[in-house]
Amino acid sequence: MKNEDEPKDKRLKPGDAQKLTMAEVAKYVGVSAMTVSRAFRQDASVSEETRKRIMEAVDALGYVLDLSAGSLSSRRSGFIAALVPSINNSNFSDTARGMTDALQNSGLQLLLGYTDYSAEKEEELIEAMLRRRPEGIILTGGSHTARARRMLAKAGIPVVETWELPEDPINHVVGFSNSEAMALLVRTLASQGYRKFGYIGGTTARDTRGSQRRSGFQKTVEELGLGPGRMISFGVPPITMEQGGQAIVSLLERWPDTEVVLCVSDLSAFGAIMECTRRGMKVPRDIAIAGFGDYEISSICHPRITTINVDCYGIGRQAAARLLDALHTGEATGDEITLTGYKVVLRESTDRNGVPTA
Amino acid sequence: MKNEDEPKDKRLKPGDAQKLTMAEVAKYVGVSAMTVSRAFRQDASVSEETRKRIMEAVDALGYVLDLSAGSLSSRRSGFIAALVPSINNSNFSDTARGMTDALQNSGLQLLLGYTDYSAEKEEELIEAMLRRRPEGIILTGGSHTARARRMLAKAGIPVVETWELPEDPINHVVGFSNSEAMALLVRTLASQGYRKFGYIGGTTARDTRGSQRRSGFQKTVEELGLGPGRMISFGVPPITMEQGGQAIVSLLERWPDTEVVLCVSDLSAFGAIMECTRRGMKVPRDIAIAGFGDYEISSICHPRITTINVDCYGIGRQAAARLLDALHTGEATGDEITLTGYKVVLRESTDRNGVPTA
DNA sequence: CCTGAAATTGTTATCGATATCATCTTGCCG
DNA sequence: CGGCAAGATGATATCGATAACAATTTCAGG
Repeated sequence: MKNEDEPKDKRLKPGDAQKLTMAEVAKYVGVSAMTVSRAFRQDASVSEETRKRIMEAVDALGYVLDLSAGSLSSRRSGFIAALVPSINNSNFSDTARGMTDALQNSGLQLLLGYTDYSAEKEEELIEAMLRRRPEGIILTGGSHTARARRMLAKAGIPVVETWELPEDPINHVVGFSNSEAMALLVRTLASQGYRKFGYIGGTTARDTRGSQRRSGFQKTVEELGLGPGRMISFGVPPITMEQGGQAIVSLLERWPDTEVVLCVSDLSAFGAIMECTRRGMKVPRDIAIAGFGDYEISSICHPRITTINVDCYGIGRQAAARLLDALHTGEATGDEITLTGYKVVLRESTDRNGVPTA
Repeated sequence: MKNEDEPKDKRLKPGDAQKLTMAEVAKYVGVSAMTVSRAFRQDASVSEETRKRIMEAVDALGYVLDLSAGSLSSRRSGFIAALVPSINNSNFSDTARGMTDALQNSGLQLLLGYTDYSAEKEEELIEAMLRRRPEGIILTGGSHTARARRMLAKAGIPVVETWELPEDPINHVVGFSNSEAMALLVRTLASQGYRKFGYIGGTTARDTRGSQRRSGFQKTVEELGLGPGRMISFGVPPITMEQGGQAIVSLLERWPDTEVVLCVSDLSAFGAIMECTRRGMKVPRDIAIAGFGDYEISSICHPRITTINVDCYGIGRQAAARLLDALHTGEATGDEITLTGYKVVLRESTDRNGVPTA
């Protein structure tokens, strides 16, 4: 569908209107380019009258500031990078929202990337981001490739790691202990009389938060003298709802007398519950199931799912706030650790009195 | 926790290592900066030997390319912008994944922004993106503010609108008719004998895809002589699972004899089903419910949800492909419309024979 | 051994804004 | 009315890479 012979083509050629530069706006208004540049900034000293005239011209001509030129000259890119494992996960998108909100009036934009739970992909993304010279960077977790660490160190910008408490933090940390959180859930359920604990999670170590939850489970079950936990590993993290369903089948085949199953996330817990329901088992009457993360689904589905509520939004907001602190104080603040909250949310899926049947 | 008096502070000051420039790498290797620049690109003619030496130096020194300088000089920013309504929505994140995959070896990066279903926020984001001079832009839907349209026209870059078939397309379109898709679902269910149709959706016109689905429903119900549809509007789009639950309660209060309810999305359908279950109604025995979007949850939950499956991933992949076409052919291709597929997926939630009870 | 094309490398100007410093107004106070 | 600080504006150099063209080297073929 080419039509090179149609001259009145309304489509834009490269550089059709694009060419417009600050100098041209300046000429149009009758001031210097520098004054136009100043008019675009809050603090700069330009008389209100001049700024108004400039902005009218900008509007009339349809000029759009060119940040790639600006950031080269000012050595400020005006954005911070944030890497999350997945965009399609309400926990992380809440975190992203927290970051965006915290950056609201800072003049900084958030650039999101997703790593797919892969340290290699994270490394690639870190490099891609650093090439655009972010003023700071927020990562999820504390597990990075050696090269990624080297690049970050060289970059000379503040780094915030989130959602975990890394053993060897790069800089700032905003998070909580996934292992402790899971331990709390185990102890809470044990105190309600549950004794035979099962666990469902992904197979590999890709998802470090998942592994931490798993080890928190394992450790606590043993501490309480409830023997080794009944662990099922299924699928590559992050495990899906469907895999949660498959996992509980294997688990119950192997240990039919299991009383309660903890899942690495609410999504797998939901899959497990649905699969049980489909097979004629009642949750929690025949088996209790709990998740992690307090996703929307857990308070809606039937039965409602017991879980750990994490302050996802707060993690994002505080991570961004830490970064802003670091930038304002000339990046001389300490490498602090900000602990964020979590709490057990007990719901129907582990209710010892069962749930009113539908 | 300041410690300005601790000189051996390992933390980085601004410009600690950052300073490294291409010229320094060049000096280190004993070539010109231009040669270093060439070494970073695939096509450029640099002897293998020189490139190797340069890359070793880059590694040793920890140099990271500066794209903000590069793109100013080359007038190519190396990224395309994509705006989606929400990142926490598996439909759109599948679309984003499709885009990322399609851009794989193009040398272009994807920059995501989310508009929160708001045209004003979209306008802001478009401006923020254009300031960084993307080489193309992908939007969701065809509803934009006048200023957004003006800015896009001026920008002189290819634009792809997705997920709908706008009446007044800017440039390329990759999508399908939401209205037709919903109509198909209505006809399919009507052919199974359903007669009394209800509909649940959000209130305002913010979500244009939602409104299109609604009007497709309305039109078709009337065409089939099934009277005016029983419409419940509840909550600001995108409506949540919980709102789906609240909506079905109002709907059944008002029209207790409703046989089947179509929802603007699977999420509200799920909420509606759970609420019914909780109130002792069986789906589909007492009432049938269907959704839209074929989210993971719909094939997992109990009962499984009848829905419309949309080729989300394909929308993203093709949108990016269209953009690449336009860029390669010197943006002289026609403003084409690429239709993407959808299909009805019949599941338990509308099964006329009921569903095996748990 | 010479010639010309291809391959490799270097030089210089430039992209479009902003930092920095200089200049020019304005207005207030003694 | 002089003087000076604060405010507004302008001129110029510069950020760090790449485009464009020039220069040099390499090498095949006669």
